[in-house]
Amino acid sequence: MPRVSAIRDEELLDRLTDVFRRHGYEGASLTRISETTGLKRASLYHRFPGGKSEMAEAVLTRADEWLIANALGPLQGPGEPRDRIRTMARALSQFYGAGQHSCLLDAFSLGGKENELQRHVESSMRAWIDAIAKVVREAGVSRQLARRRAEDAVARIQGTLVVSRVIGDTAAFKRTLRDLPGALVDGET
Amino acid sequence: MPRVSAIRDEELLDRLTDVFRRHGYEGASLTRISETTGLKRASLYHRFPGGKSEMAEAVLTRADEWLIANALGPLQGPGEPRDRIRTMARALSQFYGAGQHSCLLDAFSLGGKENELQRHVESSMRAWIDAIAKVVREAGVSRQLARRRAEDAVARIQGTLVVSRVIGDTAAFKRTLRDLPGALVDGET
DNA sequence: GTCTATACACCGATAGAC
DNA sequence: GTCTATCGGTGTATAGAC
Repeated sequence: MPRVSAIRDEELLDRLTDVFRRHGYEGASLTRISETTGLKRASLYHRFPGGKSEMAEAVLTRADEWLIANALGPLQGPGEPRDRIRTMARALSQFYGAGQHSCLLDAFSLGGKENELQRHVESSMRAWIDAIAKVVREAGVSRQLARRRAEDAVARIQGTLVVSRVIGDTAAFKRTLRDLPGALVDGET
Repeated sequence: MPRVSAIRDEELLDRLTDVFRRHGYEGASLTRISETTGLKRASLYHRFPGGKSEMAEAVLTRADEWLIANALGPLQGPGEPRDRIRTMARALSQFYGAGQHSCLLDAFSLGGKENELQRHVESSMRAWIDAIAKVVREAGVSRQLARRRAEDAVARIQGTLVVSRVIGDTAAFKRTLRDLPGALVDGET
């Protein structure tokens, strides 16, 4: 049964995302990717002629799209700022497997400095921070303070994901998401 | 002038630390390490017969020792809890180059799961959290809450380091260190 | 203690059959 | 669209001269 896709695009990207999150860019060898996806090297190159870097770009782009649709979009939608933040928190919990997954922005940001992927990572994180800052401003917070709280919120999420990965306990991550609306709107921890 | 050390142990470990922080374990190739340290492969194996894994262990062990001497030790010393936390914050600022360096615990925690290095990383982070929780308890905070604040503090440091690396702005990291005494003792952000 | 030279596995990537 | 087979390059690691 060749001639047909052995694996659907969505499923393939899911597996790729998993490998990159677990091992980072350099640690995600084509051997590992091949084993995880069930596709041989040549088949991977058929889908991604640009090789590993194209796979990483595709994974990050899809993550961007998912987040915009499910987290950042609703953040700018109707409703109380606090409720919109709660919606984002729920989406983030799903996205990060309740704290069990690493963040691609962390995994991809080690190593290189001047390449395309790093720039993509930076722009994704900036978009994320900006989107949060915007809704915080709508809650009546000054531009400067909103920006600070947004940066801190993203940092806490990143940090609790690192802690979860290292000590194998997702409690801090869950706490952070639960407290997110209060921390952003009222400045409470 | 062979027969003598081309580079002192301390300097060598400094360079190794730098490479591992920048590139993570898998990204730190012997070629890069060789270029950074100025030692050829064979010379590196003379100093570290166990190869790259031994280099990583040595780097992490030395980081542990530095932190215990300069940050975690003073945390259990004399003085007001708040002042001791300030001392730790100063040491951490130095350790992380005011937010410009990545954390080894983050860099080493991607990839493997069941190996020696991962266990070392986990025990280092647990020791760090425990040391902070202890001083917070001394400030009159319940065991459970102290533990939570300690986890959150470490997470914020990790997270702001990630954010600093990605967007190239260390402001959030510096803010976190400045606010650390208040956050841990009073629960203020 | 450092070096050059080398071994061999694995890396990312490609050619061409089906 | 997937596969087997293979390429040149780089990876970690070692032998042996000085």
